[in-house]
Order: sequence, then structure tokens, then C-alpha cells
Amino acid sequence: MKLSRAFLPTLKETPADAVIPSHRLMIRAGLIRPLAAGVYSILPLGWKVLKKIMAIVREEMDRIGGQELHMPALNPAEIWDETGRNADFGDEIFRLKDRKDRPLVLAPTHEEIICDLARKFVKSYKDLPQMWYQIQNKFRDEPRPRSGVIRTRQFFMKDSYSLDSDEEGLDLSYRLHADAYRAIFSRCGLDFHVVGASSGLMGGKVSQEFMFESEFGEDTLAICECGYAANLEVASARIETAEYPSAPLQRVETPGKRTIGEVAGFLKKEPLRFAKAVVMVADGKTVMVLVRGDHELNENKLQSFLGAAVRPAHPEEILAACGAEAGFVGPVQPSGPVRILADQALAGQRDLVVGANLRDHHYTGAEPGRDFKVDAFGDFRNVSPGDACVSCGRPLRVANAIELGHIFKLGTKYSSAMKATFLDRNGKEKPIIMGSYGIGIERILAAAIEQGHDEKGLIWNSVLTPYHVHLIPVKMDNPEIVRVSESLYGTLGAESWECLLDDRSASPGFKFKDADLIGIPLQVVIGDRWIREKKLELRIRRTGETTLIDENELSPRIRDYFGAEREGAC
RNA sequence: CGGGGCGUAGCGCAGCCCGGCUAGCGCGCUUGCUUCGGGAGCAAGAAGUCGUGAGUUCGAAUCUCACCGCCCCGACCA
Repeated sequence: MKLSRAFLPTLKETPADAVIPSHRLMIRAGLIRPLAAGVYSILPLGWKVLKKIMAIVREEMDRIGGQELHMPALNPAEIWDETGRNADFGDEIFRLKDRKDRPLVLAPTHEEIICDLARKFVKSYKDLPQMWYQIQNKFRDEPRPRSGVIRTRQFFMKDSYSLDSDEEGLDLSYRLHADAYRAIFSRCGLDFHVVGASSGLMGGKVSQEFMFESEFGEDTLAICECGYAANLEVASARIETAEYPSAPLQRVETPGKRTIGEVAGFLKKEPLRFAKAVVMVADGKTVMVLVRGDHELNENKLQSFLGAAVRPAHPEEILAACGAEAGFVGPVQPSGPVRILADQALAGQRDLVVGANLRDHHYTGAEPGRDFKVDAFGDFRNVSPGDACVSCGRPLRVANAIELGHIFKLGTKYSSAMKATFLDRNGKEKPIIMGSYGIGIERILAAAIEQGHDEKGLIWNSVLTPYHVHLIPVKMDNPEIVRVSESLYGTLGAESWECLLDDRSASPGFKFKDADLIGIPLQVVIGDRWIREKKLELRIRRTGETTLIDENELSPRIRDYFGAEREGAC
């Protein structure tokens, strides 16, 4: 592509509303332009990279036996009512009506459509297993789109679905996907973690996320050097408890001291000697959850334990259940009926500080079992940095991350609801066992940029780079330089290297800055050195290293840089 | 949805508090000349519903109200 003719609008200045590096650089380097909140046009340079990503995804999906299909984004709402997800998605689903006033939705995912296809075409165990996938636009009316292309309202997803007749089949389909995903993200040159995750709205028991670490991530991971990694939603750590002697239960005055920090300072006791009471409501019932004073309640774990959505209790509910306001509530003789759960770190603990269910008072010396009843112990807390890894005991690191992909063992949630069944060997009708697997295509692009840039601009890796070589003739008024650069452009193109030729009559500095911003791995400068000594300057974008080479050395150098796997193509 | 910020030329911004004459600056764009190794210089030019609507006023980019849009933090999130 010749830059004089290219639709490649680069920006010297950073747009005011772009915050994270990938977003800023995608706009500055002309990959994307915003149309509305969370909606982007993908310009030629960005589209070129996305197509390379999609090609890798297709190769790896085909390799594990996936069959590509394409389902409609425009769906009748009724099909979403069959599983109840039209309601479950709430405002996140885009709804519209056709001319006959029939309700339609823009699909946020495709389990329902898969089930519809499956119930029409899968009749027998002999038709299974199946693995169907697509790369398609998804629509989600996110409450808050953000971070450029990372959370948008319209985005490309590779979504695939496995249909199996038994659990062993599902295990295999799931494992194949896990392997394919590792291959995809590795081939795209990304550093990533595979973590145990929560299934959330999707249902099902087992799920794993593929995450890349980023300070701008919306998720938090617990990571150990031994290889253990989990989303904080489900991460656990070893329980380390010290033994303390019993002490008598004593009510003490703590005027105006509500938070653990305040009471700890006032009573001169460490926060870990506290049992913090958090009052939640699940299914209309009040639940008190105790966690150690230095720990945090993990609502996701509580939710999984209770099998119901939970929310923090309102002040009047707290008062009704405990007889005191937040800050002074505790497990010792609450005034109302409350189920009491406690984090396992509190099991067997003695001499704890708890709220007294009386304004401005706490108890010291409290002991579960002796002074208050715990209905159940469980893992209800967030892992914190430095906690001991469950598998090796070394300290865990906690880091933010962005989700690239998520794989789920769904089971029969959707197939049962939609009567997607088959006849097994015994002629018995059974629901198809499903898995569902997603990759955010644009997020791979964003991750590649988050992991490949410097203060000057993008630095593409050799796989995703939109072009291999950026030819920079300096002095376009010199016919010799123009002739040589055109000739190189022609020969490299014939060798099937993708080349950018900056044939604009701009100043050298301008071209160099633009080339660094666009970030093609190899830059070739044709200028003074050519005039004086017939040498090309080959510059590696990542390192800035420049070498003078003869014209006939260029192709071999390019081949070396991009590796032997390209040789067949040359 | 709660909190905060912003909306003036393609981009980045000033002007607004304290109303007033022709709405300004840098970049970019057009034309010409000169330049040409890290976002060149000079000269001449084109380009604006000051987000929208209503109100106050002799007069509104500026004050008031409503609405719309965009960004950030939080909530939420496959």
C-alpha cells in the first residue's frame, strides 16, 4: 500500500477522551474511529489486523473439528423467552420491533439459536458430537462502554458451541477448546493466564477464563508462580490461623466507633482479631456473614453457596434483624431471626471482637460455638495479596486483568428449556449436553497493543502486524530514490511481503514519526546512504537498531526476521 | 443507575466566572515559493448551526432552565 493513496489517518495529538494506551494508539495510528459510545468503525489498518486474528482463530477452531456457520444477529424475541433470558439480560439486550410490531432482539450471544438448530436437526446420539462456531457481531447495551475497543456495545465474538450425548463427550469438547484457545492466544503473541472462573449468568458448573494482565483490567486475578491462577470471584487461599487463648465475653463501650479500623484503634486490637459482620439479603431472607476483620466478603462465593442472588441489606433491614445499626451488629444474640454464616478463617478462633447489637458497644472475647452459633462455615472471603497459595503455599500475587476468552461447561440448562433432545442408544429421549466458548476478537487486538507499544507508538509482533515492511524514501524529489523505492516495493510485493511505501512528499522527520507510530516491525530508509554508497538502512522498530545493508540483502533479512515459516510463501 | 467532568473549525484547546464591536490560538487542509535525516519556513487562503431547544436581556459562546451527546470513577457485566 502506498501511503499517498492510503486511508490511514494518523493523529499527532492524542484525542482527549482516550485514556488507555491501546485506545489512544488505535485512534492515533488510524485503526479505529468512534461513531457513538461503545461503537467503532474499524478502518483499513485495524481491519487488516482483525482479519489476521480471525484467520488464526478459524485455523485453530477448524483443527479441533469446529464447523463454521453464521447465525443471524436479528432474532425474534420469543426464542429468548423460551429460556427466560430475554428477561434475565434486562436492559443489556437491544430490543426493537418490526413493521408488524413484532418484538425482535439483537443477539448478545447465541445459545438459543444453537438450541433451535439442534432441536431441528439433531435426532439421535449418532448425530453427536457436533461443534459449531461463528465469528459474528454481538450486540450488548452495556451500562458503561469503556476503554476503547475493550468494552463496546457491538463487537466481534468467536462463539462456539459443543453438543454432546454424555459428560465424557463434553469433557473432551471442553478440553479441545481449552487447547485451541491456548494455541490461538499463543500464536497471537500474547502473554495470558488461564484461570478458574465463575459461570455467572451463563449457568453451568465449570468455567475458565483466558485473561491478560493489565492495570486497566476490570477483573482481578490471584496468581501464583506455581501456576495456580484464579479469578478473585472464585480464588481461594490456605487458611492460616494462629491460636489464641479463650477470654471471657465482655461488653465494652465503643462510642461512635463503627469501622474495623476505628474500633481496632480504640481497643488497641489488631483487625485480624475481629469478626466483621456483613448483613446481606438473599431470596428475601436476611443472612449475616462473618469474615475476619482484615478480610473482605466475596459476594460471588456467598451467592454460589446460597444458590441465590444476594444484595447488601438496607439499613432498616439490618436494624430489624439485629437490633442495631451497621457498625455495631454482631452474631451474639441478634434481635431477629438471622442465618449466620462464617468464613472458615474464623473456625476455632477465640477471643474475637464482635459488634454487640447495641449502639456504641462491642464484645471482646467472643468465641464461636460458646457465645454464638454459626449455621455454616465456608469460604466466603476474597483472597488478598500475600495469602498462601492453596496448591503450593507460596504468597499469591493479585493483579488486574482483561478477559480475552471464556469457556463454559453448560450442561443441559438451555437444551432442556428448549427441548433440544436426542434419542440415546436405548431409545430414551435426553437433553443434549452443551458447552459454550467465546473469544472477544477486538480484545485480542487491544491486548496485542497493550503488550506491544512504547511512547512513540505501536510495535506490532511479527504475526499480527498489518504489514511486514515500511519503506521510507527520504527526499521524494530525487528521481533515483523514487526509482529504487518503487522497485523495492515491487520486488518485495512479488515475494508476497506486505509493504507500506511512504511515497508522500513529506519531510524525513514527519515520515519517521509516522512510521514509529504505525509500528511496522521493519523500516527501510532509502536516503543519503543510498545516494552516497548504495546502502539501505534497515531499522528494527522494537529495538531501534539500524544496520546498513546492500539491496540484495534485504529479502534474506526480512525472511530471517519473520522466521522460516514464511519461506513457503515467498 | 449514583458521583464527577466535558461539548467552541477535521484534531487539540482558549474565550464563559464579570453578557457588548469582526469568535480566537496551535496542528491539519488549499495555493505558491523555499526547504528536505526525527512531526520544516514564509506568504496568501478555505473552513464555525459556539451540542439542541426554550427563557432572561437592547444585546447571549458567555446568565437561567430543560434536553441530547461524550468521557472518567463507582454500581453492573458472559
